[in-house]
Amino acid sequence: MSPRPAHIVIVEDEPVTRSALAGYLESFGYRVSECDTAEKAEKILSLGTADLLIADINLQGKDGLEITREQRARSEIGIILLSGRTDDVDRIVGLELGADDYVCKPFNRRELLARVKNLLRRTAAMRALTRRVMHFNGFTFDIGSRQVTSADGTPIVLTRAEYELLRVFVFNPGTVMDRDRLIAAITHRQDGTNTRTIDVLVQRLRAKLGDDPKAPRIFTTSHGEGYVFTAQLD
Amino acid sequence: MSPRPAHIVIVEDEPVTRSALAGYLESFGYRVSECDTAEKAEKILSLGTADLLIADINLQGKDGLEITREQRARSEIGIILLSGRTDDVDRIVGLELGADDYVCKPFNRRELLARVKNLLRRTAAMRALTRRVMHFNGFTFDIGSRQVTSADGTPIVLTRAEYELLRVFVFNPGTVMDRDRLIAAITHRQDGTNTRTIDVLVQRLRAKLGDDPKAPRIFTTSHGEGYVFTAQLD
DNA sequence: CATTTTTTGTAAAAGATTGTTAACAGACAG
DNA sequence: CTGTCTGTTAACAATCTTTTACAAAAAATG
Repeated sequence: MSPRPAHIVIVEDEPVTRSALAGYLESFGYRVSECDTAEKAEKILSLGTADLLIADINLQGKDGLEITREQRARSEIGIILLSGRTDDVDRIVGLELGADDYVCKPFNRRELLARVKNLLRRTAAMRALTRRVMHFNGFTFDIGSRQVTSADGTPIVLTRAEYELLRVFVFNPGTVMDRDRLIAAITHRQDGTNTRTIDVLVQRLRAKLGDDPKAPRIFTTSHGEGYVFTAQLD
Repeated sequence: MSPRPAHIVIVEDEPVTRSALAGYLESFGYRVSECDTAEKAEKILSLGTADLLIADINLQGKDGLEITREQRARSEIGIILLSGRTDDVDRIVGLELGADDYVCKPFNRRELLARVKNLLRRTAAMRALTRRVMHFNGFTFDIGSRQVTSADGTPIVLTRAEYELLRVFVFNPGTVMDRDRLIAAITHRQDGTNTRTIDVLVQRLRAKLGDDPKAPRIFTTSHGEGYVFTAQLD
């Protein structure tokens, strides 16, 4: 009755703390992604598969509070902040930005696990109910219900692979996505799938959305690199 | 915020702390019930109207931890524990019993407010999923009495397996459910039942609910993975 | 600039998965 | 005991994913 293992992203620049925490959570069956910078974390979060983010508040460059603000603006992912200091101001700001929890280092890992469990229980329901609708070039894409509607209201039926591909593109506008990454995002097989599958799927999406590869408006080919989603998102 | 104000129950035997907190939360538009014992709190909680419980961990008689255990067993209400001591053991036990948060006294009320807000946001979605009667795409599904009614009031009769399957789907909206998981949820046999049974049952549910597999709105096939409940729940 | 090489677009076929119907065995009620 | 209903399996048609092949386009080379 319970869904697949939850995906937890950890952003922490201190390697020891990070890998210890990751290993601990993995031993409880969670799927964990480790990052040392906000930028790397955002790359993973942009795929939209993560359920929970554990972020150090003190990072080089973009810090945990900034990540919190940005993520909360566009998703309902659970957020737990880690901090070296017991600073009231930091804590309150973090919580008011929408972080669900704030844990001070050194933290008890059993406590953190309990918080992770409780928060995942809460966000599971929300993830399922919140409905995210994106608009681009006149099309409406309801990510939860997997439905695409064209400008005149005509429903466009996508297959599973087409849906997954469009989903990844929509979450990564303006970014060149290489075929290996796209393959990883859409296939459910473990054996290596031919990268040309992507070309075929892009072609089918182009056909269904009326995009011409010679004058692309939605899916632009980046010769030798991959494809870019160049539609006008709003 | 929400149409009606959220209902918060406070259990705290120290009158000053209690009324200060209650007043503060009321000033932000919440409906607050004050209690000084677990018994009085339970009387209010049993009405099922409360959204959030703030409980002192040290109470005369039944304490905050016991209340947590009992409430968590029968509801998905949000729980924040208050404690006078910074005791690791108390905190971990509280969180593992299912409390969503643990705040030490003296607490900053602005921080507590942020936690209250965040938690209410999380529990709102969950309450929707724990209702006895669910509505989707015009259908009414009474989980207790196993009855489904279509938009025009026509009753739809489901067999046992169909009911069990629909129940699993409704509780896991937007999640791809593989056939093994679905089989486990509906069959009571030990031996491996053919997973194709799921396909037949999904097809029968589709027929009864008027869903077209070529343009699915309720049960969407995820090729190679399973099925997803993509109806619009409300 | 012409030619070669690499990469991409497209179509079609192969392989795998799902939709649908029908049939059967066991449970259940009368 | 009989007939109906339900869960399950099996078979075949339909659809989807992936591979393959070749034409077209882009980049690299001389």
